[in-house]
Amino acid sequence: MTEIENNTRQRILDAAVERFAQNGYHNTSVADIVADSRTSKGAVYFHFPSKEKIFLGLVDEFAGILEKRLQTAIAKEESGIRRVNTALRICMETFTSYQKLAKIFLIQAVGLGAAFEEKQREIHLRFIKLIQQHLDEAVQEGDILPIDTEIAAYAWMGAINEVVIEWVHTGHPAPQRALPGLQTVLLRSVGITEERIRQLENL
Amino acid sequence: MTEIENNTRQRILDAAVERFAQNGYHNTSVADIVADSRTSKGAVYFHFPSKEKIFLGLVDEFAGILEKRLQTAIAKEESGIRRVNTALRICMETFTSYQKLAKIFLIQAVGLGAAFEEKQREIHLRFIKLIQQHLDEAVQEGDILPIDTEIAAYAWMGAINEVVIEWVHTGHPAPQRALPGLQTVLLRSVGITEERIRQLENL
DNA sequence: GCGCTGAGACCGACCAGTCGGTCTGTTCAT
DNA sequence: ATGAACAGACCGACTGGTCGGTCTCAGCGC
Repeated sequence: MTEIENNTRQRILDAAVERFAQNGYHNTSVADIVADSRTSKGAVYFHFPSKEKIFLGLVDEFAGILEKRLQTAIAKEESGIRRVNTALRICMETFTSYQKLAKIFLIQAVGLGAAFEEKQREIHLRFIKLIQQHLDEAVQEGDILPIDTEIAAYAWMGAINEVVIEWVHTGHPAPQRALPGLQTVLLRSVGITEERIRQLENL
Repeated sequence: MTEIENNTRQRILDAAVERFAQNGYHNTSVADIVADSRTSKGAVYFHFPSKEKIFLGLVDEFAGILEKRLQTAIAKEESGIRRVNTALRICMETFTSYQKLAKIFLIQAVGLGAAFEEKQREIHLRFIKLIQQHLDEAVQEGDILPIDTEIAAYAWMGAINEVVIEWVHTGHPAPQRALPGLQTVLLRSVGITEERIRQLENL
């Protein structure tokens, strides 16, 4: 991110993001990326070792961005419950800001076979553990009911994914509308009282 | 369905389910299916028009099974809230019974490019609308709080998916444990009172 | 001239789908 | 009953095309 960054490399990446997001991994050929970036195969293979690495690089880039944003924002909050709420908000904001990367991360990186699958699960699990950790804190602080936080974390992750995926696909529902809805639903799901939900919603 | 069904066709389908579930669409060649089914390319193309049709056929088959089971079970329940709860249970049971097909449906059918994408979304939406419809009924019957049922339906669908996907991948958490956890979380998420959740859990 | 960047022709592997042919089982005229 | 005629399931070598990746060479700044 980024000095002026010699622009061949960046053009290649831009074209790759566009194509991968639009058509997926297997339906994007290196030739497509070359055409869109007005470069050449030589340039592509000079800057990157393989098509696969370009793709995984983008996935990692997005995961990194999201994780960093989450950690920064969470660190500023004091109670478990607020952290959890913040994490939700940051997720939505980040998915919105990086729509194309989000689509690659959430959709195009799925179902690519055993090789990719493991990495994909690993990243996914990192986020789930993060959610679970803060849910556990909130339980200990007595802010939410004692629950199976592992299942709850999965449910949260899945719920967020699904809403974002629908939005990425169709542009509907807009995140500004989805966020309050999701907030209500997810905060309720862990047994937070109605008053507190309303407090949190006004942040 | 139907008669004893000459077993070449069935062997091909069995092999296809196995391979597609394991390695995904693009990493499964027709030659792989041939090898596993101890048939021949000729046989495959005698029984099916294309690799794509085999895959989509499996996706449709699973969607059909799930939809049928849901409709049958839901029809027997009387209140919206019980219908919603039943739908959740049936989903988990069906995913469990048809683990391989479920993996194809939930994972391998994602990110296959524009051609597949539309169909995939359409099926997904059918289920989401079904959830939403019964949530709406429950709202009208006063069983659950008035909420954004569309968002809630997405959240439910995503939550269920995520838990099942994790289970399909790693075998953990077992559905017997996941179901009560999910039940609690999801029923809470739409504002059902604690007593009623406990009633529903004992069915 | 030398090293870095980029161009694009080319290579080899792979793969979905085809097609001529075989093989098994059934029908029916004798 | 038998064997000729046929049907349709099945076989697998082959084709046409695609695509990731390599290689050679050209431009250019130093």
